[in-house]
Amino acid sequence: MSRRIAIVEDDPAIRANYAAALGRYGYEVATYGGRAEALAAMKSRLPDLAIIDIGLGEDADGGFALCRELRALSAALPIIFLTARDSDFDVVAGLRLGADDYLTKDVSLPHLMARIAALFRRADLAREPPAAEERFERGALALDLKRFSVSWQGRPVALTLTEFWMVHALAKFPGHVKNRDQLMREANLVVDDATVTSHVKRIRHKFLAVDAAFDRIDTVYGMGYRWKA
Amino acid sequence: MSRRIAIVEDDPAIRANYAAALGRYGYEVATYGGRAEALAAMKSRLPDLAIIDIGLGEDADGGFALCRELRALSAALPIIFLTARDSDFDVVAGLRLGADDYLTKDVSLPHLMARIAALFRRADLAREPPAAEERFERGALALDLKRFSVSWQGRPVALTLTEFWMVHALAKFPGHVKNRDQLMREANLVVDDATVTSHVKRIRHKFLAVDAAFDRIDTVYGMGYRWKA
DNA sequence: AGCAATTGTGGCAATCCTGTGGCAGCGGGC
DNA sequence: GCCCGCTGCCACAGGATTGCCACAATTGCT
Repeated sequence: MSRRIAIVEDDPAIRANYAAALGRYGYEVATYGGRAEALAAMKSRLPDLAIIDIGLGEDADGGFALCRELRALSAALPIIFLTARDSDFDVVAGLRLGADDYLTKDVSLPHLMARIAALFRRADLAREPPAAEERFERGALALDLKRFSVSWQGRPVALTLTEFWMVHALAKFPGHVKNRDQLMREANLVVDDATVTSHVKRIRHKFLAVDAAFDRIDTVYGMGYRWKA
Repeated sequence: MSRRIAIVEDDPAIRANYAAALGRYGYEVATYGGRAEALAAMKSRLPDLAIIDIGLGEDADGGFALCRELRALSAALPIIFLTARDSDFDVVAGLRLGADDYLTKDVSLPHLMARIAALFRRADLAREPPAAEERFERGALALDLKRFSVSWQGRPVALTLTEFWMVHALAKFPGHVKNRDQLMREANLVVDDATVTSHVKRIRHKFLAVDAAFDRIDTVYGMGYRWKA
């Protein structure tokens, strides 16, 4: 699965530039022109890495503020500051806020790519090794991790991507209780607890449509959910 | 527990300089003058972070070689290159070898410290939380912390979260008396003493429903409760 | 035995949690 | 533009859980 990199930069030309460059290196790219826009988008789906222009718009501290906000969303999200300024003061301040790297805009493309790769390497150490498998069965449940398709008792269940990852997270360890935060993380979400409840509701609903006796998702009061073994 | 930082640098003056500076920032420091010396020492005890001067001695590539060797020792060890040179070529090569950062020697002390702190923050994300015991047996009692399930003599006992943590707290140290405050703390509660009594009542009741002869929870008058060994 | 302190019991009300239906925003496709 | 699916979130209702109380029973002590 390709990495998604978010670029936050107000100058459309520079933005397009970086987007194209990153694209050539095989990354998926999402670009945002401003802080609010970027924050809103990342709240619903975190990228794998964020590159932030520090002098967003007129607001001299827009980048810093965004960094703080993103850090609140995820402690693990790798963040790179990109800036015209490079006084020591700014670097130290940026890193203090939780950025992982701080580069000036005159950085060469190979250099930038090396920094990105180094960050991914480091970030991956914290991630559990992605299951190399592409198929996955638990009793009557079958998941295809390549096509994101699901079937129950041989019959297909049309799940959305979010639902798919939640089912995956639950079914990977049958019997283990997953709380709402864990489910969010495994589905790459940063949302309200209630939203997880909603997703589970929809998941149950879809499985029930296929099998009226479906009851594999247990609710553990006060804790979360569990895929019944 | 203080962090240990290893410095590999052939110039004794610079070495002492950095060592003193890092010491002032509260780090433990180990200094090495050469590649062989450093490698041998780190093989027996890994530091928490390594700072390597890239132009070790006359050997222009000494630093690079050491980086590769250290990376073989540990994929997780944070490595910072410190160098006089700073051509893009070197930076890219250094990062490719697995270094996490690449700084020139004219970097200010606060800047260097911010980089070090940022690396530690990132590296800490990968540290495994001490493998929490996930299963747990005491005679006829079995607790599964991942499943939030409890069984007595093989039969499941349906406990609520609060009850679960209290049983856990009691059974973890059979024979030891836990007072009501301790039990509250272990169940993350801030309540009245009488409430603990209520919970114990309910716990006993639920175990009795499964085994009419259950009597493993002793009351120690004036002290608290104890899981009978 | 008498007494004070402590614990057990039944029960109730407040609180917390979850399931449900629905709605609005967003983005993608036509 | 329009429609449609996905998503996040909210309000509400029903149910589970929990904190606490009054009162009974037990304990430790004299």
